[in-house]
Amino acid sequence: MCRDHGSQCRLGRLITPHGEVETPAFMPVGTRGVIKAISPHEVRSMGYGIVLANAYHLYLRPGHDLIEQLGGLHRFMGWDRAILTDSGGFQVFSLAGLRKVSDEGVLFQSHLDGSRHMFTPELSVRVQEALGVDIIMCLDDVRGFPVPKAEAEEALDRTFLWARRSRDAKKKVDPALFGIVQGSTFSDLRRRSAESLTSLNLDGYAIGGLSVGEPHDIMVQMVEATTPHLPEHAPRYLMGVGKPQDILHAVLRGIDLFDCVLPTRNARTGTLFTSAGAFNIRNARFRDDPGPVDARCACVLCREYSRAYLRHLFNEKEIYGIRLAAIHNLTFYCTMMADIRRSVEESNLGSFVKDVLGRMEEMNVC
RNA sequence: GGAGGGGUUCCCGAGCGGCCAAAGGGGGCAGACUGUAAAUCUGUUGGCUCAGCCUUCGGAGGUUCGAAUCCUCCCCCCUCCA
Repeated sequence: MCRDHGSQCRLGRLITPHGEVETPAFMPVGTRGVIKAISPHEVRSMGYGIVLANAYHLYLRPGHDLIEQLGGLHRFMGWDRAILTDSGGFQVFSLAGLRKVSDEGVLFQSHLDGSRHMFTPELSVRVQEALGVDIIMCLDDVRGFPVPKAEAEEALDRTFLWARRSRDAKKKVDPALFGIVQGSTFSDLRRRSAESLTSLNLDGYAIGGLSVGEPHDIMVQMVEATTPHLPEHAPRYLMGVGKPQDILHAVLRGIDLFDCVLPTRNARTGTLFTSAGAFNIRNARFRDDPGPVDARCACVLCREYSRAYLRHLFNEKEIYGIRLAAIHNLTFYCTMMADIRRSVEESNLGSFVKDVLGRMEEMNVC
C-alpha cells in the first residue's frame, strides 16, 4: 500500500488465476465476449491484464452451458488473462422497461426474443462459474437518478440480501466474489451499505449505481462517503466509471478498479480521448489536419496516420476507422492508468492529476 | 422531323392555386454517449437587423387578391417512332 500525502490513493496488485494486475487499473468492456472491434491480442499488447464481460448477455446468447462445454470463456474468446463478469445487475437499470424486480430476483424479458428469464443471485453466480471467470460480481439492484430515498433504501437492502445469497451459492474456490455497495446519492445509505456488505467478508467491494445520470460532483461525493467504510486490504472497484477526469478524481479517493464503455463506444461514434482532452474527429476542422490524434500517444493510429485520414475513414464509415479509434482510446486509458500508478509510486499523484486536468481544460477541447 | 414525359432548395425526390422556405431520403454541420438492446441516437441544414422581412422551385412574359402549382413563348434533358 502506498499513500500520497493528502489523498487516499493507493497501489495494489490483483492476483487472479489468470495473472496479476497492477492497480489502479482499468478494464475494457467486452460485454458479449469481445472488446468491440478489437482482438484480444491487441488488448493485451496495449498492456491490459483484465477485461470485463457480462453474465446476462452471455447467458442469453450463446448460453453459459455452451461456453462451459467449449472450455470456458477464456478459451472461447481467446483471452488468457483475467476476466471479471458483471452479474446482470446493470441490466436492471439499462433494461428497466424489460424487467420486474422482486426479492427473489429479476424477471427479465429478453430484448432478443421476448422470452422470460428469472435471474436470481444464485443463477447469476452459477452462470459466472460456468463461464469460468476470475472475478464474479454479486447480482445487485441498480436504480437510476434521481430516485426517492425509500426506493434507494429498498434496492440497497435487496442488494445486501442478494450478496449474502451469492456468497452462499458460490461453489468454486478459485474465482473471487465481489459485493456491490448501493445507496444512490445518499451518503448515509452508502455508509450503511458499505458496512453491512463488509460483514459478509467478500473478496472485493464495488461501488455501484453511480454514473447513471447524476452530476459529477455528487458521484465524487458518494465515492468519498463510501471508501472510508471499506476494508483497506480488499480491492475497490468503481463500476461503470468513467471519463478520464472521473477516474483521476476517484483514484485520489482510493479506488483501485474501473471499467467503462466510453473508450470503446465513443471510439465508434468518433470521440477520441487525448492528453489534450476529448474531441470528435468528424468535425470539419480536422478536414486537412496532418497531425496525429495525440502527439503524446504511441498507438498505431497516432504513429502512422493523420487526423485528416481518420476523419476521412469516419466520414466514409470505413470499419478501419472504428478499429483505429478504439485502439487509440483504449491505449490512452491504459497509458493513463500506468501514469497514475507511477505517480502514486513517486508520491506526486496530486500534482499529476492537477497537471493532466489543467492540460485538458487549457486546450478547451473537452 | 413526329409523339409523349420531365426540369423543385447541396444531391435524389414529393408537392400540382393560399395551411410552402416547400414532405421524405441522402449528404453536410454540430451535439450526446459512463458495470454496452449503441459502427447508435438527437438537433440542425436559403439569407437577414429573425414572433417579421427578403430571395428561392429551368428562363422570360402573362392570368389571379394570391403561382413551385394555371396559360404563352423560349432553353435544356429523357423515352418511343421516323
